[in-house]
Amino acid sequence: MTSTLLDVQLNLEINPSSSTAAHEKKEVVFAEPHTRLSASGRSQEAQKVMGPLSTPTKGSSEAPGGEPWTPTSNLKMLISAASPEIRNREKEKNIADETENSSQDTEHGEEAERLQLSRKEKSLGLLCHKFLARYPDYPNPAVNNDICLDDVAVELNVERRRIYDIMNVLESLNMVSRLAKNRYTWHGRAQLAHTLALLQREGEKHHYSQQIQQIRQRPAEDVLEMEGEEKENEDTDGEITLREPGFSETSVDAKGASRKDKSLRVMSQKFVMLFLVSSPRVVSLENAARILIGEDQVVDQDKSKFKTKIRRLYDISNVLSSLKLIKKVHVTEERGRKPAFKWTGPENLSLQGLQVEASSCPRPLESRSSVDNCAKNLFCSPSTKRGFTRHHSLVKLAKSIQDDRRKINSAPSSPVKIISDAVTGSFYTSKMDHLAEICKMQLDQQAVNVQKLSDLKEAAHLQQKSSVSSPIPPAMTPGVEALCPQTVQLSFAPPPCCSFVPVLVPQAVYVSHTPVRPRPVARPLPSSTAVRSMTFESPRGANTKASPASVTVTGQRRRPGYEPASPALKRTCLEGSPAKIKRTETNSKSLSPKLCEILQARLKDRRGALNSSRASVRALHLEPEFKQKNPHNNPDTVEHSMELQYFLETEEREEKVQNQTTPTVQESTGHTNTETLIPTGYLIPISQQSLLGFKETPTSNGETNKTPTYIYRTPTAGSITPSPQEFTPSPLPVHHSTHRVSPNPSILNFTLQNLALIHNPHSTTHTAPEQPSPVPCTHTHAHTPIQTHGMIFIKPVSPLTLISLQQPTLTTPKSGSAPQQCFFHTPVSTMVTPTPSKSLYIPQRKLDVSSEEH
DNA sequence: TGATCCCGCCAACGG
DNA sequence: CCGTTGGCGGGATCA
Repeated sequence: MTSTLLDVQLNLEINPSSSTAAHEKKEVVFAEPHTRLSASGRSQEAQKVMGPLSTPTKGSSEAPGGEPWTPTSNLKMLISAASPEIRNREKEKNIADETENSSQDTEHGEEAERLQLSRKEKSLGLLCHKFLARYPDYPNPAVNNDICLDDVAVELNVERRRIYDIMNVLESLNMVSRLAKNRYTWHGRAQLAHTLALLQREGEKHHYSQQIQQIRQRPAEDVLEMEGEEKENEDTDGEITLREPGFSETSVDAKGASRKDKSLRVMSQKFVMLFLVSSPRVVSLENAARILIGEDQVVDQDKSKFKTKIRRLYDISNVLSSLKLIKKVHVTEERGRKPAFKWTGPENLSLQGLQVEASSCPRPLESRSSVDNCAKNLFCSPSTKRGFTRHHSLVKLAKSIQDDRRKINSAPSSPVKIISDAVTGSFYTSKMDHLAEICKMQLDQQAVNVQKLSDLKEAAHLQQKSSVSSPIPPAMTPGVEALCPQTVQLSFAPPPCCSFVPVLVPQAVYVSHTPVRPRPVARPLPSSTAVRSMTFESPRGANTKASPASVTVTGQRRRPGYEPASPALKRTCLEGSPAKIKRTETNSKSLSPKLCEILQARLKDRRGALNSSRASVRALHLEPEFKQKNPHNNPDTVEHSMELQYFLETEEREEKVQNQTTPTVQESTGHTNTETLIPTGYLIPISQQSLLGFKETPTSNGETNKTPTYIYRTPTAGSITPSPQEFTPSPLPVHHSTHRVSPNPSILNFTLQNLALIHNPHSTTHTAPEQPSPVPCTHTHAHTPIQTHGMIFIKPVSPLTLISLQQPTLTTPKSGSAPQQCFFHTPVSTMVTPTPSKSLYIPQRKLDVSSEEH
């Protein structure tokens, strides 16, 4: 602890010391390429205006992205974290300040210039590049991959609105998933292949290829009409509806369904589908627009609509181009030369692994939390065609899901809240129990899923995934290298689809300094090309055309992945954006045996109940999320849901078995908790991502402790949500004792908050280095690859200090059982997290605690 | 001049 | 009533 505390203090002190210092520190620390990138990007302007970044003023100004660490800033952070409102205020202030400063400092001319840069410089594609640069293609699951929209917007110096556009597209590809309001979790390309495969499948279902063919053959207008007809037909088929879980436009539109149905996400997915099913893999915007319009609405395909659609497609195309999935080309049709895009992404998506995975994986469409989608589908459906709607049970589920989602969403994004609740709440409260159950279930499922997935995919994924194991913080090299213990690999091997990953490699700990993100160096770099420039050029290459933009891009291009250290750094920055970062804590939790036992018992009971009855509603919700599955995407339907349940149940059972077998034990490591820390104000656990792995630390007990270390980072402005997903469960099958279950992030959060913090010797930093050691894998769970012994969380931000907590008792709900990974990123999960509250205190924001629960 | 697509109004949505 | 999301399309910019 002491060390941690010290660290914290140091950080604080340092930060405050001077903006400059802070600044430097930031860079150094984060060193993320991305940061640089962003720096270059956003800074370009800023810099131009301000001059050297170094200037404090500037820093602050720049800060949007990162605020300088100053005492004040710390306060701000805390405050902001406290409430969104405050946060906003702060932002405004900062902005104002910045503007002032900048204006003062720099000349207007420059600003003007900056404005001028415009168009291209402000292009969505470029922005997307910047955004992508900050995250590794294959994020280390262990690390906190949360994305705070506010932070990103600030850092990239763009309006939120723009970020939404990007996120929507990325979400449609499962490259990110929404955790809560303002919060997303970065999945990178880990699930991309899978998602694409699913989309392809969907596209086939919809007969897009046929449509495309027809359209291509006919004159535009005819086409339109035809399309409309076709679409209608399709709709009737019901497939369409099904297809998009989240949205079925058709039906929705008719109703006036929310715009969400017209969502960019849906469009994006459909657009991608078109590429995936068309033989030439080239789709012209016009045709795409026609087809999409057709689907959406047969009627009204007027020009304006068409025009609008085209606009949107440009937006999507820019993002996809940034992802290098497509590149701009021109096709000459009868009518003439038309803008079009060529697919440059992976070609053989075939569901390869998908089939298997499919079950567990999320469907492509549902980018949003599956829950959302589910909910939507279910609810909407009645009017809609979707069949599932009808089932009462489903409806209920959907509702519950929605509720959860709502809560989550609406909830102040900060996870904190949850925590607070948790803290407040008595552990034993029914709610808690519920949570526990849920958690447990989730964990179990996750574990199961993970295993399955891992089995299936592993090979492939392993590569990608970095190995957590690699001691080197930086990256997770794509698995192979790291490899160390298989276990590790497994852990990493994230289910392709699932966002979360189970990770937990003991070894892999990232050292604090490294910011984290491991990046697989190996992975192909997608260098990004400047968006625009890309258009015409081949993606990979050289795009760099000379345009300024391109330059920028280039820089970006290197991106994280490439640069070893940087990536991590960047990430860190992001996550904890400099400003935000506050601290992380690590805690090892040990559950108190008693508590654990109790919990387990309860869990078991519940489970039993659940099994018999079926998963609780929530569980169901979760599932969908977890699984996201559906490869079929048709979310459709009941069947689908049924499957899920089945899955869940099955998994649960399995886990139960396992659990039963394993004694719940846990010894507490004896750490005491200290409430300690949290000097800052509140800590936020870093969610899964943060977790690096579990490490085991041999505890005095003899058993290894698997104390998981959690890292918390302060939320930046409130955005702290724990990300559940990624986390993976380390130990699926945890057998014995400790359960340390790797709780899903939310759980972790809870626990952290509640738990006393105990310092872990290993804590992050230390651990990191250590981890590589195989030890972790140890015994315990043979199965679990990851073992769970301890989870380690890394702080996202280097500056952050980690605090290790030990939970005396982990209340994690399921403690005994498996670790879970949580997929559910959904807030739900968060909610779930139960923490025992006990100690704790952590002042987090005052936020409303309440929300959660109920 | 057509292709692109930035910008930001403003509504939907949820708390 | 407020904050977040995000549809939408005017109109600026680019080629």
